[in-house]
Amino acid sequence: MTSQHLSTLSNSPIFRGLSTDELAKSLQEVGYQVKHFPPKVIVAEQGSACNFLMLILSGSVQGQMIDYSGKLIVIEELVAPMPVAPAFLYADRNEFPVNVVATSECCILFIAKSNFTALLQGHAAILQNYLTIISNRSKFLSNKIMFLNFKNLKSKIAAFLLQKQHEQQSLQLRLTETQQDLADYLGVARPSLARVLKEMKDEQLIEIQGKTVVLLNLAKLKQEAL
Amino acid sequence: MTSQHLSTLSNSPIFRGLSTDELAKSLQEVGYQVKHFPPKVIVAEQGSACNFLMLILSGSVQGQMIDYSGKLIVIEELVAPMPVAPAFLYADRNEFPVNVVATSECCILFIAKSNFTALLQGHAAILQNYLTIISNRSKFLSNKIMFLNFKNLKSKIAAFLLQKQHEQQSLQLRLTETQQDLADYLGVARPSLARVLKEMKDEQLIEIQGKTVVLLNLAKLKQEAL
DNA sequence: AGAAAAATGTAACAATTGTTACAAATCAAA
DNA sequence: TTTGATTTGTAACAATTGTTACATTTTTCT
Repeated sequence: MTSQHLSTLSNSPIFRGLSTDELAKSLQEVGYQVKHFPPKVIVAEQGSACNFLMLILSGSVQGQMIDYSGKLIVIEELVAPMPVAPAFLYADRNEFPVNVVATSECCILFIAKSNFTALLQGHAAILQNYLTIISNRSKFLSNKIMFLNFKNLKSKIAAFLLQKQHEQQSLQLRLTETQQDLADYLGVARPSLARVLKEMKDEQLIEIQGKTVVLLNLAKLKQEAL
Repeated sequence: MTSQHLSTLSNSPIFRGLSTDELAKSLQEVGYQVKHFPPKVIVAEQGSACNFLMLILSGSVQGQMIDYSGKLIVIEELVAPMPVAPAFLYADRNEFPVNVVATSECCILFIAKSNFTALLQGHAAILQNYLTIISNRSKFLSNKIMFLNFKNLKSKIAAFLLQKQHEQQSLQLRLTETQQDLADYLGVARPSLARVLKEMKDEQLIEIQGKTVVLLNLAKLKQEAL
């Protein structure tokens, strides 16, 4: 393991708070492998058992899904120092949900599941970090599902804006995502999102100026977000 | 802690594989509290910090959400010996996403987060169990989102059936859920589900007899599940 | 600043899904 | 087995969202 890789690893959310020395020592104790992949190579196959924690040391990989008709769907792009599918390592049927494919020259650290379990037991900080990572993901997902369950697009948007308002503590919201991103997140087509945003503007619920949204009528917005 | 409660606990997924003796000893070491709630009392308030692992020893609780218009939404019903919101204990903003309300006379075990972390470190089996629980939940949620992202109801149904087929390894599927349950899971109205099921029947994709579904044309089904 | 690319606004029409209502079938308990 | 409750099938119509296409605006890069 190069010192470059070590410093990358210490920036990984899993090892946050550990010095590179502690990290190197822990990794030595527990055992690991570093593998190298050229671009376009399959790192892990959809459906195969997921018995290693995989951490990207350099380069990037993609989660790809080939649907039944053969069309390629990119689920997510992962770059160093992110862990690959940490929420699947300990699941009951721990198969990879996607093909993991190298999108550039990359190095990946493999730690066997049982060894990683030992690492978690020996290091409170790593345990906390790992639990936090998969818990956050779970929270993100259930949040997303909450949005998807709203009955129509206006409610989804209202709920989304109210959540932003809660986070930013202001009636004047600065959005970071494009309409396309937001449409994807809410599970609708982009023109549909634009149309309903316009409706809400016409109803004086909100005001839009570029990426700034001003909430004009909180009470009505809350009514919408049933 | 009564022996009744201990035996309930040993059936909890968190403590699976531990004898009641080991369990009692571990709990003594780590410290806990048992609290008793009459029906309709709020056990934990939406938005309040979630710093305890809560395990239902007897009775039942509901996750309830009060939306902005004041309407009550029941998210889930939990009975002994289930843990309450295990995926939120370690999340960064670890607030309860819902009101937890006693639906019957109930006893709940509280273990402080830091003490529970110690328990996880000391007991490999409990650690494994806990990781598996929250990982499974994560997997369940991302699976659900996958379905919700299909572009129309026919694709969702096709994907659902193909998943069942993969699980049951048979073209003749035995469904356990009612149409209403399935409609909720897929995020559509029940008559819409029935309508599309009929369409698929008319197209000779499937055959339905009560709760049994026979897949007549796997290739076409896979085509649908884009 | 100017050009190219990306993002947004909007419209017409198609497709899908929701709503409501009621009948028929199935299931569960007495 | 019969009754009552739940689940399922179906239809008409309303509402919502998707699709496509193009103009316009904003951003990004040189």
